[in-house]
Amino acid sequence: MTISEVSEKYGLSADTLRYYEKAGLIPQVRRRESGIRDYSEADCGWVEFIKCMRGAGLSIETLVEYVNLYQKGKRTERKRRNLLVAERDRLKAKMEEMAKTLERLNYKIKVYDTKILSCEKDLLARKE
Amino acid sequence: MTISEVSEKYGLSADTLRYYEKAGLIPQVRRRESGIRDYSEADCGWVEFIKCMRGAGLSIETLVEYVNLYQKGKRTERKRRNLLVAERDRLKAKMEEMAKTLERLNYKIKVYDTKILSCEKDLLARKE
DNA sequence: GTTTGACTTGGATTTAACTCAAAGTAATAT
DNA sequence: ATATTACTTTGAGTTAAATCCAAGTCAAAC
Repeated sequence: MTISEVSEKYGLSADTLRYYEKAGLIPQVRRRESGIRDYSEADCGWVEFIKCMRGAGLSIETLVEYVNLYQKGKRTERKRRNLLVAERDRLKAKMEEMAKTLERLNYKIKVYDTKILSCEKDLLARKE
Repeated sequence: MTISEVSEKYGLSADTLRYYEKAGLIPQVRRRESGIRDYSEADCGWVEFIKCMRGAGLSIETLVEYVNLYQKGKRTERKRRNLLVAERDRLKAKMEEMAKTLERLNYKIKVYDTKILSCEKDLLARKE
């Protein structure tokens, strides 16, 4: 797959894909003799994984570390696991914070709805 | 309350508090004759509200708009309500995305745990 | 066979949200 | 009274994460 196909498929610009690769967010993609990137299934898997993790707010720095460990082989499994656990916990905490804010927003909206409703009632009453 | 007290109370730097005020994220704080900010209860309420909303990822731009509407009075209630609904929906969507990623992380961790466990078993077996 | 379009690299620019620095004034502690 | 601390303003610098640009190469369509 060419970079533009991958870009299309995952909704990431070619610039971003090259940037991710250069930064070490995904392993080096193999090239044709001409030097053009040819994304394998595995490469696409990485792109998708990284897109997903970035979408949840994991930092590039952290993900680079994960990929680094991955490339060092089986010896690093425990470290990788621990890195994921730490990120999982951070994500969970963030979601809990957001859940509280969501509730707060819902409450505020309800208050506004009552306010607006009572205001409309007033207007109607005045019409009679 | 002085700026440093508010800073302490909410864990936002004095710089950030001044920045928020200047940017219109919170209404103008009243000053003493000397020109020093003197945060009222209401001001603190705003600071806390903004901190909470920023923590959930609402943009400064959006919050500035909300505060602007608020300062224009009752006439803007419906607009404020609609703004909050839009942000609530965005937040909800974000949380759903994050929930999926959380599940994915949990699954990956589980896979690592099995891998690591089976590796340890191997080592033990070899000892005998 | 030349024009078009996709690709390459490396470096510069952008954006959001702070964060810091410089230069100066005012209040407080000793 | 003087030294320290907290505050003021304006404007510059920082950070993360892209995103864009320039200059150039290559393959393919017409």
